[in-house]
Amino acid sequence: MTGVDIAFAILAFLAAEPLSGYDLKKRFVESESLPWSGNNNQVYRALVDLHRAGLASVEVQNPHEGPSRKVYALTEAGRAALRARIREEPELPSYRLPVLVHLLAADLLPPAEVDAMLGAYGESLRLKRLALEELQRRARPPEGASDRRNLLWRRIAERPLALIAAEERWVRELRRELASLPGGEPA
Amino acid sequence: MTGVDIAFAILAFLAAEPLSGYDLKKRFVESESLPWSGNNNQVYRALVDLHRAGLASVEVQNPHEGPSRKVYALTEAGRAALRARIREEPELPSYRLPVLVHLLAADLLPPAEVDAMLGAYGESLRLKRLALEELQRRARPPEGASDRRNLLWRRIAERPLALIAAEERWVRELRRELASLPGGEPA
DNA sequence: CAGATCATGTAACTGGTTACATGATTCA
DNA sequence: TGAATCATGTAACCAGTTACATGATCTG
Repeated sequence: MTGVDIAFAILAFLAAEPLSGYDLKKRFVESESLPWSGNNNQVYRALVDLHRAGLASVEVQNPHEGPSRKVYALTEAGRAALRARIREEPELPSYRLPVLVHLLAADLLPPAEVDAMLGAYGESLRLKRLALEELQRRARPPEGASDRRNLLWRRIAERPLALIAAEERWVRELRRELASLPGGEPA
Repeated sequence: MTGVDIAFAILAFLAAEPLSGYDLKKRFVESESLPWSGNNNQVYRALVDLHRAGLASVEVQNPHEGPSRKVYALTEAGRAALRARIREEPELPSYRLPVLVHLLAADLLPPAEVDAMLGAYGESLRLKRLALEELQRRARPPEGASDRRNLLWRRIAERPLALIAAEERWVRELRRELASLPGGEPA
């Protein structure tokens, strides 16, 4: 249980409330902050493993009618494992910035084309940010939570947003600098 | 050739000068901006593939004495492929922030322990930033390059540094906020 | 002569992705 | 009745990691 594995994240979600694989999957899909796509393979396998390890209990709901839901909850062992894990020092962040690879040899292209590429990139960032802002606006914090918990959830949700906004600013600045170079293009 | 593959990055490096697998590996290891560790398996396999695809040529140096060096250079086809690739819109960035997973259920721990975890994290960030700054200080831009190229390389190198510095500020701010909460710990 | 660095490669594994497969329920 | 959503799972694949394996050269 080293590295940032999805099991850790699942334990953290289960600490708030019992959830099914499907619920968890949605949480991963909808969250930008967490580095997992929420694909079935991963989530369902992790839940089976967590159960086998005694960190989560299962209760099957509606076994006769409707799609059966397997609702997982933290066991005491699970809660203890989670606490220990949180206490550990987090790994350092890593940033995957494909745009930097494009810039690596960008002087092979005429300035106008580089500017167009960056322009498209900036626009995509903007759209993504807007979508994220919308998503965050309609997501309400878990009810009945403490101030501390609310603060934490807010900060978690807004973190990727801040990073995308920073990336947008960086792109704007870079385009401006490139344009101001002798031979930098106006339009 | 979709997604951010290492082959793209290798082509970009080869655009500047012919390089061996060993040279390329070093570039990946030393660069924080690029999301590859530079492990042998990847680099050497990618070079073989690039060669097979006709995008890079090989010249074996010192075939009789000393360790043999296979120096790869861009072919015209390689240069064209690279240009096309750069023109494409870059993928959006993705951020891997393990600390957020720790915060997800951080209210399971007493405030002092959360603060200690964040403190250790902040310190690691600081050390990493210092190491990076040092690395950047001793790295000089490729000689004889254009203003445009120099600007680009500078911006690429300083990008991860800026992100780490931002993460440090974020941690400081979060700790301050948590401490100011009723029950937030002083020491 | 020992240890770092140069240099190339392979093997085994892990984590993550997409796509496939199935089937019930709800709602327009 | 047909599409969207709820719900669980599997198969095939890909990218990336660590560790293994080998051997020469350079430096203290």
